[in-house]
Amino acid sequence: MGEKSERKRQYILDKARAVFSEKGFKNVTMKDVVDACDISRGGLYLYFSSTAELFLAVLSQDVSEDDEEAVGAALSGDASAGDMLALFIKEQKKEILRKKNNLTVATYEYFSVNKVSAKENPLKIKFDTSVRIVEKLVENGVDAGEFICENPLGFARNLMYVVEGLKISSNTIGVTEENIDRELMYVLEGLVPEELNS
Amino acid sequence: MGEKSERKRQYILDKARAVFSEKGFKNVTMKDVVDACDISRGGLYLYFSSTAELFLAVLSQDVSEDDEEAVGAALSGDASAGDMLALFIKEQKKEILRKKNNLTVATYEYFSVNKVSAKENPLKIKFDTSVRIVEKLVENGVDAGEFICENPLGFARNLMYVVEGLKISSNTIGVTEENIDRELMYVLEGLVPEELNS
Amino acid sequence: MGEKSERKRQYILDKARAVFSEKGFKNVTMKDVVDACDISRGGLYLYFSSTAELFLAVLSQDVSEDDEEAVGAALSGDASAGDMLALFIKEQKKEILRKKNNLTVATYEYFSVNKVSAKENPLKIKFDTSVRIVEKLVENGVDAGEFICENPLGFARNLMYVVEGLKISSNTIGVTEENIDRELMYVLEGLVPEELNS
Amino acid sequence: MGEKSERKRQYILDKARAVFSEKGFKNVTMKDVVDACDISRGGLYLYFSSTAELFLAVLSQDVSEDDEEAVGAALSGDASAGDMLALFIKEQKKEILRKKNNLTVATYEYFSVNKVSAKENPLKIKFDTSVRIVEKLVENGVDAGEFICENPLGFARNLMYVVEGLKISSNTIGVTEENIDRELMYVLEGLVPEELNS
DNA sequence: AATGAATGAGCCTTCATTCAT
DNA sequence: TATGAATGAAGGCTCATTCAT
Repeated sequence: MGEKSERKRQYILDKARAVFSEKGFKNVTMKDVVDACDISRGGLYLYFSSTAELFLAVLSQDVSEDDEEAVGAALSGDASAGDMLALFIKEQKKEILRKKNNLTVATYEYFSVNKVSAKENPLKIKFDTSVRIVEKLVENGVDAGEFICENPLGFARNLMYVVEGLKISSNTIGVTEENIDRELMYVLEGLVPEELNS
Repeated sequence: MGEKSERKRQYILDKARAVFSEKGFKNVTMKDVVDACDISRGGLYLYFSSTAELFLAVLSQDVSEDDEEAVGAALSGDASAGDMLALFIKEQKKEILRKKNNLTVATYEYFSVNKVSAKENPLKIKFDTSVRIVEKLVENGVDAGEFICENPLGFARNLMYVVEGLKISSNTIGVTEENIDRELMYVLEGLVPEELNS
Repeated sequence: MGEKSERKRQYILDKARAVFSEKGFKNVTMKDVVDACDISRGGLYLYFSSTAELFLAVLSQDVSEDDEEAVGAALSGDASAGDMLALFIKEQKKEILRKKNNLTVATYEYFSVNKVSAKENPLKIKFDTSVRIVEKLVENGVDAGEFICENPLGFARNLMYVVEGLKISSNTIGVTEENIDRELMYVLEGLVPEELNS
Repeated sequence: MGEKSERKRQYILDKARAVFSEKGFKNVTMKDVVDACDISRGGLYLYFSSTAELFLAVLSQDVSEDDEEAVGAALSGDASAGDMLALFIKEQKKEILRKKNNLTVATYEYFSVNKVSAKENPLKIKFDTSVRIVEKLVENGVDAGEFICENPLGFARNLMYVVEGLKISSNTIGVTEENIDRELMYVLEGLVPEELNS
């Protein structure tokens, strides 16, 4: 029955993700998840024994999916560096705007209370991965004559901190799609004298 | 007794700020505040009837103080634009690194769950104020020949989103003082071909 | 209001004693006590935060009362050793037979799980005290020519172990008043060739 | 399959005995037994449907085994009454001191809450059996001129109540082997003017 | 016979909130 | 104003018991 129970575990994770997305981390109770899953209290405890355990399980799934996507995008070597960077940024934009299943707030809440070592902090791992991808893309673009950039790493970090700023702002003070476009465009203008379309 | 009760209200706010700083928003109970203030439960309710009310009161005070400081700094016209910008950035850096009385986490927690209209969102008000200050300083600097900048508003927004990114990162993935300096420096380099010291 | 709350504490202890007497220790829940006291759940927690804490409070009261009684009985020097021993044994008999407020089982349950050092074990303290009282009474009786006994300490210990055996038997296999009389008489016959009435 | 299932029933009883010995009665859950037996929850319920049923089954086995041993010892007519009594007492001492598979606490817990008729109370049956054995041995000893005793039944009851007192004390206030020897010796001295070694 | 996932009742504990003083 | 005892709702967790397979 391992298969069946694996399916249920996945079912719970999916429902829980929606709950965390809606309520953040601290506001979520086991009862919330029980209600969302429409199972019994005891039933949930068979699979997860705390909201923290549940959240980390949701998150770890999230991170691996994201990594695969990101790496996949970055490795598709048949496109120009500019196109790939545009694609990468499109993904970031999508995530900033995402309403459903957006774990940003829950994640920030969780990791601002539960400190983990940098090596194991999935938020940091994801951030650093993104920085490296952008850096690499820019270097490729410079090599290909598409971009002009003296400090690809600095550029990449600047871009990703702006993305972080936009993400949190999106969940607190609110940002429109136009806001995001304008900000990302502003950063990208640093790469070339001419314009670049996202 | 208005004066006396005003003093007590202020006393409660000061104690509560420390509590929110330490525990975020959701984890704070009225009992925590009661204990911190060493007053009675009923006594606290005479002044504030929920942690949300308390938090907003703490925050509004925070925002107005910050505004005053910021505006004060920006208006002290006896310094060069560059010096003033350096001062402003120093303040931001201090806030990013602040351990004591740091309401960042509590604030994000609160406003990501409790949506308020943009007009009344103190986080948004503060962000917009900061953007305007930076924009003005840069314009002044350009006028005075200190800076070169074609888009002061864009620059200001970019700077403030990076600051937001650094703030949240400081509470989640951790940033060192060197990280902050490097990022802010990267942004400021956009203002001039030469270097500028924070 | 310390006085009032002290009265309530006492009220809870009295009700709790009845509950422990009826159900032993492990079978008692905080809810049982809440129901017996007809107060709110939270209300009980203001005074005691676990059944163990409650039980120890009940017990400590019990022990000090018992000690006073016992010491009082033993010190009333205006009676003969025989009369005093008879009185002491009457007390033991009363305790063995006691239905209401009988903490024997709860006490055995508690201390068979929660080991405490001999020095602090009220059961042991009580046992040893009783042994010493009996020993002293017998010595006095021997001196006064009332009893014949070569080993007062051995006699005292034998008596008290029989009492212990009767106590536990009373709560498990059941003993009648006749059983008790017969057993105690058997022990006492060791003191004198003639009979002695309880 | 009756044989096979009988073997499994026995297996469960053996494991359960260890659990009751370790945790008493009330603290034992069906889950504890399931874990100890390494069988399924449902599987256990096929054999026993509550901890009470399980406990009584463990106990009845215990009692019958004990009885057989005891009766066996008492009937082995090839030894002197003194030797047999010494053997019997050695067994009691072993049980008082036994750490593993000691059901004393669980038994007292169970029967102090769950009252059963005297006829069916295994504790009472066991006690009475022991009394009768001792009585018989003493009578034999008196007949053989080994002992002097005017009241063999009184002696037997006294001995067994002391044993009960020692058993409960062993689990609550603690007794050393020396304590036990001394007490039993004190009782036995009543049988003869000379000493008798256990 | 045997399994183990699932249920739901029950107890534990904490807190926001009220109210008599 | 101020106190703090008291309440009861809410959520956490465990376990006996059932049942489809």
